Amino acid sequence: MRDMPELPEVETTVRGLAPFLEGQRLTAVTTFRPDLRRPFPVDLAQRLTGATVTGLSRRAKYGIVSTDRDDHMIFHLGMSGRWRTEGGEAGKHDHLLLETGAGHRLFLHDPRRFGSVDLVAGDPLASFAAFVTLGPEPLSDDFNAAHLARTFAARRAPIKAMLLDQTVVAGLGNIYVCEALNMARISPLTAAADVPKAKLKALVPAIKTVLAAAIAAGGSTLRDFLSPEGDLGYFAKDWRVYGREGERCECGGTVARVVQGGRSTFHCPECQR
DNA sequence: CCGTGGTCCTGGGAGC
DNA sequence: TGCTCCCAGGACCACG
Repeated sequence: MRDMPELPEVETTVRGLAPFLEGQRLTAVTTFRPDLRRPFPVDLAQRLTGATVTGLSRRAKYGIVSTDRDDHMIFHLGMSGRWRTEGGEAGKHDHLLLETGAGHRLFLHDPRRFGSVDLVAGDPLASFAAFVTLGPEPLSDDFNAAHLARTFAARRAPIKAMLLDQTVVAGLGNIYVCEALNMARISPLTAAADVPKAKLKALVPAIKTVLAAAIAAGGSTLRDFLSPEGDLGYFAKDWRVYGREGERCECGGTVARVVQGGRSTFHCPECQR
């Protein structure tokens, strides 16, 4: 089971790209097709070429490359996106190339093209529509049990669906929601409003723990993550429940798979109640 | 406003 | 071996 780019993978990607891009002048920017999930900005190459990268950052599952022209390129890796840093020529699934003054060639590689690339001028937190409604970063202090209790009040949707809602908390995807709910022993099927306060209090550190552990694991294998062959054996085999239907849960129960909103949910009916 | 379900896209695995 | 079928997923949109 290959890992999907959720918050930890994007964080790892941003950290891995930084040494290649920070302070570098973009000498050429090339797109190899008109779109990913949606069109590339028509003026992407024109606005980025000749600019110097001032910094990289992340918000939710988006990576942000900022330039000295106060332009901000915002990329989303979708489900199969990654950056290739080893250079060479563009392959079938390389859709965007950034060339730097130091001679690096960085390809955005995305076979399923579920990713996206946008470009905004000025503070992206204010000017990029998708950022305006985002909930708190899960690793920040703004993400806490009080926030969850407030947000979940009177909500009848299952807690699994609520945690995937980026306006509730920004950056969680299917894998880490399943993992965190298992760690906190909460059933993914329970209506959000019905989850007891004590469980919400356990859920917050569970989410922070699974994310931090994944970032730490990603950081330790950064070279692999960014490499072409990089099948990044990468914490992908250490899931507690994700992709483990029929296997044993830590508690001795058996991991089950159910479908919620058309997506697989892995959980342990024994300890997650 | 709320909750649900369809849509996009293609690689890869299962099954015949 | 080679074909077909179906699943994986985040963000967004349309519906009731």
